[in-house]
Amino acid sequence: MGKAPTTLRDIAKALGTSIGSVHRALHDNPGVSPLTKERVLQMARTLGYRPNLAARYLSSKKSLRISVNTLQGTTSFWDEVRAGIREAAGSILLENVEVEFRTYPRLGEGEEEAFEAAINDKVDGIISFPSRPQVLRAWIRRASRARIPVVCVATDAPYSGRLGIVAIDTLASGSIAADLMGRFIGPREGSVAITLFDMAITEHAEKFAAFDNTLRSLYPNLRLLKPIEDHDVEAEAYNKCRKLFEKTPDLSGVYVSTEASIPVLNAARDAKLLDRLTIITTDLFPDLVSQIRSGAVAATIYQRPRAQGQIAFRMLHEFLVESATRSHQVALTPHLVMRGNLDFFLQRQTQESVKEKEEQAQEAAAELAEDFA
Amino acid sequence: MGKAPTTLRDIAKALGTSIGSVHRALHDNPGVSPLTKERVLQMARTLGYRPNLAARYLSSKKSLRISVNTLQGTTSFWDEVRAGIREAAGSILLENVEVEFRTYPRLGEGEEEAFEAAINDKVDGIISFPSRPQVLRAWIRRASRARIPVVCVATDAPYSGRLGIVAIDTLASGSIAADLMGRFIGPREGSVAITLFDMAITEHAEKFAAFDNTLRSLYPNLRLLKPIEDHDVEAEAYNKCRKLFEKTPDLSGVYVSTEASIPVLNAARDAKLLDRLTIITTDLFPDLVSQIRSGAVAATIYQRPRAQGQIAFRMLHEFLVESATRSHQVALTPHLVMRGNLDFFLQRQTQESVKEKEEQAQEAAAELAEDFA
DNA sequence: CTCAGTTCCGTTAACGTTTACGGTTCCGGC
DNA sequence: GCCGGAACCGTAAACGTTAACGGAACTGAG
Repeated sequence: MGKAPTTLRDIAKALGTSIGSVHRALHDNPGVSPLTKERVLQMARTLGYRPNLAARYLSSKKSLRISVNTLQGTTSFWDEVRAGIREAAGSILLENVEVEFRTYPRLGEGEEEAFEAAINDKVDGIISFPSRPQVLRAWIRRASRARIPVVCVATDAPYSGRLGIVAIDTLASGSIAADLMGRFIGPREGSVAITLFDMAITEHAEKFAAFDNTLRSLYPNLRLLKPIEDHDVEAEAYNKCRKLFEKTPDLSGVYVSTEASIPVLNAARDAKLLDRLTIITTDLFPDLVSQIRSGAVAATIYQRPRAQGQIAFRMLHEFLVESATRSHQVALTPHLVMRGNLDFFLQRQTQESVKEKEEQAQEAAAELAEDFA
Repeated sequence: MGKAPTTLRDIAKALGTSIGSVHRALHDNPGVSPLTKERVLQMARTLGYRPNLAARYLSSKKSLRISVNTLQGTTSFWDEVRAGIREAAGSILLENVEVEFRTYPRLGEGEEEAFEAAINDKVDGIISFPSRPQVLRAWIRRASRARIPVVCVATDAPYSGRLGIVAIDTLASGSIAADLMGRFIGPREGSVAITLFDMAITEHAEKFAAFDNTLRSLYPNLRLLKPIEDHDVEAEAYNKCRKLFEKTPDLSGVYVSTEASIPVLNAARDAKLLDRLTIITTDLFPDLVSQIRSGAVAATIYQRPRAQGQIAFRMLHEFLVESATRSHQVALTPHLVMRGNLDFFLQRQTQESVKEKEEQAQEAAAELAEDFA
């Protein structure tokens, strides 16, 4: 109950010094002797001083600018991530957060340029999808040196000095996919395939390992084949699948851990295997809907792009506003979409996009009014 | 870019009036003529005025007090909800939010007293689990009249004037359970049972309907039996199940939509049916872990108590701090826990409780230091 | 000793809102 | 015409922090 928070003035009074010195000491600004600085820090600690953010914000009204570097959304995944970021940014109470979107058209193309532009623009923070982690590592490091924190979404860039990472938990994804696969296929013998982007990406290697482990320990009747790497090229996915299907007569299931589910489905259809295969995919986009409804896709692992965006933004904002901070490693639980709950997800997506449009309309109206004034 | 937010002073200057009148007009406080009030409101709208919350907080340092009325946690569900609330409250930047917990020992026992106490205590908001919605409705109405917003968690209290509701989406729960049930059981004929608390609770009726619909449309080989109402009494659940098992030889699955999974499992074990039944349960608590690991429980629908707590708190806080507000109906996607991803959930729970303990220790240390000063 | 330069420190005006307190007016009633 | 009381309105002091300014004390060089 009775607790009046300590202020700068309290510390100053307790030490018989001035509020200015206390401020300088706490922010290690120049112009304060080592002795008083030490005493201030000590006293601040014993009094349990915590800065009043409202006052701070009111005084130096710095507006935060953050850059969002992501892939252009042909699929809806990155559109949703961006929507989540916008949403989270909009619900910031201590206003004045500007979000600048820098999107690049294709994987790895324009990625470095976007980063360079953001750094040169001296933004306060960056949210980035490092599609080529090893390439981007140097850039992230450079940003860190310029004291610009970087949060990665969806894919990690390890050993880069990034502030944090928000992604779907690979262990949870891989193992739930394996468990479902085993359950759906049943006790009969067979082999199972998995497609992924590239084993060089940590996340994909981890997903593969989790899938492998779970399948191995729970469903010894199933044999996991060597992974198919599709590098996000549709033709590659299709061709490799066709080849696989031909030489693997006992194939009973495929786990598509990339976004390339459509070419895999086409390959299965063309090989007349569709009704014999249990197919588990990743993400949820328009073309996939009918495939789920028809039963061609048994289940899909939804990676919650919107939640990833929201959390990434919150992480960055929290760090920027109070340097103290929570966990910088968020691993989200994936959602499972099947025929039964498909409508629920679709309905939720549309209702959210409607809400968003309303908000945008409202903002536009506000700006208009502002211009008018 | 170029946009200096409008302030009270701006409005006052534009109208040739004073900052005080503008303030009174915007808060419809007495002491302002209808004419100026109208003009102020109009001008505020055209200038796109949005109050600076930092300044507001700094000025009138009102500390919010909210009451959390929930069931005492023998199971971990409500403990987790409370943890989520604490967590969300701790991450409030504009500090000074006090959370008072009023827990009652059993369903419906002490529930009304807790509500009355909260109202008499003049808290600023209430988060409540209305275990008996029809009883609590009058109390919620009373709170609303006293301008105390109420957010319901887990169970709704319809037509009560509550501010909002956070719960697991019943449609998503019921239908994913049905879809999994159908998939797990396979194409063979059989019947399926469902246990629930009471058909009088909206959520449970809805879950039942969703389960029924999905099962009916996707798995016509399965027949859904009349629901078993257990009223959260273990003996009732056990006995009713035993009876059911005896007179239903073709039973192939049970969906336990309540927390009473253990008595159901015991009944199945005692009837020597455990390995013939596909059992899908709800929530995740210590006693259930071994049952999942052993395969007795095929899957459990996790209701994300922590997330429910967090969101409920955010909803209430957002309303209290800026009256404008987002959606007041949050329906969460349930998570699916199976053998494959069980470890992931367990690990996540323990790591979160560790984090929490660290935070508490830190707070305690801070308070100690304060006392010392 | 004086003067410039340095280092430390105290004071003060912002930031935008709330709130309390004094002023105006204007009214009807004596 | 004066007074009491509304009803309306302007002013100013808070809230805790930041940032800029100016002063004091001390240095060392001339």
